This record gives sequence, structure tokens and C-alpha cells, in this order.
Amino acid sequence: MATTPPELDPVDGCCAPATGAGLSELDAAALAHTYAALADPVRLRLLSLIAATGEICSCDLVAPLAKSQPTVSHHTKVLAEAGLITGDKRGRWVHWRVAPARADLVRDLLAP
Amino acid sequence: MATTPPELDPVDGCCAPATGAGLSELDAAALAHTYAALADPVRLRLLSLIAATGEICSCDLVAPLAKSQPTVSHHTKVLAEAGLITGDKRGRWVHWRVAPARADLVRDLLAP
DNA sequence: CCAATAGATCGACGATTGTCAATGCTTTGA
DNA sequence: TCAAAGCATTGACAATCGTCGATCTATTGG
Repeated sequence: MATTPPELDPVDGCCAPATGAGLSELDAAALAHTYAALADPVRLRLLSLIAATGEICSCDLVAPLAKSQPTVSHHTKVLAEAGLITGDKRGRWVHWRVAPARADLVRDLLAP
Repeated sequence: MATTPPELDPVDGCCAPATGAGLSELDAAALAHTYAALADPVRLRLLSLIAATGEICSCDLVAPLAKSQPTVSHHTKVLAEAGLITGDKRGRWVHWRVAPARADLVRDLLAP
């Protein structure tokens, strides 16, 4: 390794400065968005409740999480926007499930 | 559903208040801490650079990430505190590597 | 010993986030 | 048709976070 730092040009004013190896900035942003959805204890417990029950209604999430209804609604929205869960409204209730395409991933994410 | 929240006592000094299924609050907090470390695009690119090179010095991280030196230092600290990377100081430089115990995990986390 | 360099820490700033009370919308049951 | 229930949205607030300039510490080379 160089005893003198390689001094790649600081920023060439234009495009992504040749990160060379590693994640692209786009991939990094997308990944970070997913991990941000998992970066909250309440959301992790929420997700694990959904994963454990297979399907659960929002009204049955408020009590175990010990959070207000708007707060639970907020967290389900974040997880849904990250594509980790999907909810379908049947009558008065919204039933949440792990997004099918992400089922395996979610299982791994909850027990790493 | 109870219209009144069950009023679990915030913490009963003892055990996890019957979440029933799912993650314990302790496990959730620990997991969330790890995912929080991954919830930033710059840290993900930083981690992928370390993973790609096997070992890299801080001075070689500033340019590819296009962030100031204090910012890079901050991010390496966050990743290290999450146990994802370890750095050893050799002379004037700190060399960063993926934490050996987490190598497999990190590989999966970067290519999910 | 001194000047230079790698890196950490501090202080400050704007931006984002988690939370709840209040309110609005929609669907059901009577 | 009406009251109630499930859920979303809004607005506000404190707390946390990402970033950088300035500064401090430690190590090297001369």
C-alpha cells in the first residue's frame, strides 16, 4: 500500500466519482431504505408479529406493541413502503402479511 | 378489540411483558441497532468498500465516498460499534476490515 | 525537537424521525 | 339513517442523525 495516500481526484464536478468497487450509490440508497425500515425496535417487533401469525389485523397490533394507534399505523406504512409487508382491507379491518416475494428475506432478517 | 389500550405497565422490572409471540424487546433493540448502522447509503458503500478490498485504510475511504474526513470517521465508528467492522491502528494508519465473526453475515447483508 | 500527516473529537447546523392527541374518512351493525 | 369502530392523516414536539469546519492527539520523518 502506498505510504502516501493515493490522492484520487477529490471530485470532478460531474458524475459519480468512480467509486470503482463496491455498491453503486443507487443500490446503496435502495438498500439503506430497506434497512432504515428495520432500524426501529417497534417495527421489528411488529414485523415479527406479522411473520409469526401469518396474518394479523392492525387492531391486534396496538396492544402487544403498547403504542398508540396512529403510531402503529405509521409503522405499518413504513414497512409497507419498504415492500416488506402488504395489507389488504377486508371490511373494516386491514390484514397485514409479509410480502410474498420477500418472505424468505424477512425470515432471515428477523433471525440473523 | 379493546378501545382502551391494555395499559401494560411500562416496565415491570422483571421480564418482557408478554409480547407473546415475536421478538423480545431486548432482541428487537439489539437487531434495530445493527440495522440502524446499515440504514445509511454512505455507510453501506463504506462497508462494501471494506468488504471488496479485504482491508483498507481510512485515508483511502475519503475520496471514493466524497465525504469529509470527520464524516468518514464518524461512519466507521458507527459500523465498528455495531460490531460489523474492526480497525487496527498500524503506525499512522487505521486499517479496517469486516469483523471476522460477521463476515458471512455482512456478505449477505450487502447482497440480499 | 519540529513540521507534517492520519485520525478522532467537539460544536453547531439543518433534516429526519418516533410519538401522540385531535381529527377525518370509511365501513359496519342496528 | 345513525352511532360506533377501524384506520389514516395532520400537526406538533422532542430526540436523533448526517454533515462539516475547527481543533486536538498521536505518530512519523527529518
